[in-house]
Amino acid sequence: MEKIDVLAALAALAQDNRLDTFRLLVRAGPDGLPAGQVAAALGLPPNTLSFHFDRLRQAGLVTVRRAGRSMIYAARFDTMRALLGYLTENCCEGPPNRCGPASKTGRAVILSNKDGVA
Amino acid sequence: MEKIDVLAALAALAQDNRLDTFRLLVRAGPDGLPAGQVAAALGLPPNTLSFHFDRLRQAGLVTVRRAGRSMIYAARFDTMRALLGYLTENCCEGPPNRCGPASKTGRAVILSNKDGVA
DNA sequence: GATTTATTTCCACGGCTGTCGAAATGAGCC
DNA sequence: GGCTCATTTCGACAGCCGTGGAAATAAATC
Repeated sequence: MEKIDVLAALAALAQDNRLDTFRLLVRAGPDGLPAGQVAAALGLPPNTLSFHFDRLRQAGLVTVRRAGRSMIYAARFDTMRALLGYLTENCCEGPPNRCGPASKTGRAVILSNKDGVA
Repeated sequence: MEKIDVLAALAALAQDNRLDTFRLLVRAGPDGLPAGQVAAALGLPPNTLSFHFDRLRQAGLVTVRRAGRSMIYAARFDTMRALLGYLTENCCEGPPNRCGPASKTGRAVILSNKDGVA
């Protein structure tokens, strides 16, 4: 994943309504949700939501498909995975790995290698 | 980690110069680097860099300490870890876990539980 | 074709962001 | 105290962001 894509994804997620939207789509799974259902769940006017969907889509974080008159948005897990990979490799590794077992949320991360750290 | 803190951290990292700055500090390790050295490495005017350091600090991503007339900035790995934890738990889990083994960067993530997903 | 429903596009507006020159602060050195 | 170096604060500016009203598009239904 290129740095510019990482910046796009981070910027897309760094906004209250968009983070909520994305989380909702993640929980909805790969089948996604129609725009109107997301609008209802989050209480956003449809045009505002459309604007945010567009940002998420340009950042590669969601896909759209049409179903009748509804637009179905779904999270792109591959992009999210790539983002986490980049952050883990580039922002969590000092000389030794500083993001191994830690904190309190039942979580463990094992990682290795890193390639083109400019 | 609260959502508001996640948003702050994401916004802090979603900027070219700040992402570069943070990555540099990560590679420098826990001892950090003096501001001037970062400015030289990235070719940024000192006041501009100071502005970005402030954002990173407010987001809890770096610490500062004074050493003589230099200010030493260092990455906060704990915050970065918490951020990755949140993203993994909240943005990568559909009904089943969708961010397990995948992609091409030698990486593996094992995780469980999640708490207050509103 | 006309109507209804779902969503997007267009436009405008206030507010925040990133940048940088210039001045101020803080610390060491003579 | 006076001087120098490292960094921050102040002030200004163009530009992007998030929001929502109003109109346009797209598809189903009659």
